[in-house]
Amino acid sequence: MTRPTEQTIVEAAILVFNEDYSAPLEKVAERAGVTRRTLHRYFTGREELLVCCARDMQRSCREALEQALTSSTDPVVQLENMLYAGIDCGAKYAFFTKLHTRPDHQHAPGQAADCAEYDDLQARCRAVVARLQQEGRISPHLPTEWVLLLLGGVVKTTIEARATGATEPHLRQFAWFSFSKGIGL
Amino acid sequence: MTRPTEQTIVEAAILVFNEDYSAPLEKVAERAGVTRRTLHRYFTGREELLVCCARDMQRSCREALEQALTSSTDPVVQLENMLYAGIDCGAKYAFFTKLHTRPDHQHAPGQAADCAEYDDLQARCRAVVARLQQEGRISPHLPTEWVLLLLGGVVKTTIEARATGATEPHLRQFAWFSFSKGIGL
DNA sequence: TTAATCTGTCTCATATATGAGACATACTGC
DNA sequence: GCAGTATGTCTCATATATGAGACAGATTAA
Repeated sequence: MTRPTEQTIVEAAILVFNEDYSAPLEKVAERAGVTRRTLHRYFTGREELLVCCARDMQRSCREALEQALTSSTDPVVQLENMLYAGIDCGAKYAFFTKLHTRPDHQHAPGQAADCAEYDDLQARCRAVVARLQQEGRISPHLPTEWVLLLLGGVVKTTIEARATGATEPHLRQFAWFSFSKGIGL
Repeated sequence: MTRPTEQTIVEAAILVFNEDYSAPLEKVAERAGVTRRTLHRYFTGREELLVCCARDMQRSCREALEQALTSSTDPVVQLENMLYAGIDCGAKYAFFTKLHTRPDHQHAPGQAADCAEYDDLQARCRAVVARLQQEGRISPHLPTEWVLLLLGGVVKTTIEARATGATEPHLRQFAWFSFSKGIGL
């Protein structure tokens, strides 16, 4: 076992819960190559596991996005790297955004800070897009919100394509081509 | 009650299961404005309900796509209407494709015909894209598969945008703009 | 009105998911 | 080898989800 079991379980949980939010913990254990009993040694129950997943996703996504945002002062480069960051985070990115846009998503006392950080990241991404619009480098007809949603959509599409077994190196190029053209860049 | 209860339940189930595949039937009943006991009067259990959902989605998506494909002989018009068909079907489209691309999706004896029809629809959509590529009207660098996946991704993005409360008439324009540009049209 | 149907509430039985104790085995570093 | 940790199997208790019967009130059609 190269990675500690705890981390293996969290990553399996992210993959499983992203596909099926109410899936039994048995499936998570199965995917992690672990008994459910072992899973319970590390996590009291579903709730705690979900909190750990959220933390893990948050950390991964934050680091990746942070790097993308500081990679350059050119918003086009920033945007391209934001896309790649999402693709690299894979299911973590997809599930992370899903969690924070759930209709029943409420800010629990302990996680208010996490949500604030999510909102902050979201705002910084929006700023990149807004700047591109102000500079007239992307289509002025599209709302900022649409551009951000499309970014997420292309990321998810890329993840989906990767799952169906597509050639990895080209996928990023397809993704950036479709996204950049799709926002009129 | 304008619609029969059975149909109300099926549509609620599609909305709920699309978001959370293993959600308890209680949630479906709740969303349908019905007691779980009432739900059980119409459907023996989860399995039967899912079969009915599949049938309903299949019918809706088939009709919508059929109309899009026969709307014109120009593949560009066909493609645009395919996009709108997906958007109009909403969650039905999203869940329908999700069901048929699940890793554990097996062709049960009674549903082999349904899957065949799905594959047929898929093939006809692919043919439209392939024709556009042969005629050199869209980017030759993108695989047919990517174009189809992107179509689905833009549909889902549009559904998501609609859910967050965006101006409906413009959404279709954004969707078609981003998709058509995104495939180099 | 009467009969038939639809719908909801109560209740219970069963199935499945979840949580945990006890203990054996395997592997680790010392 | 030995102690400590990680992991697995067995077992059981509890919680939740599911399925169904009995029956009452509402609605509808004749």
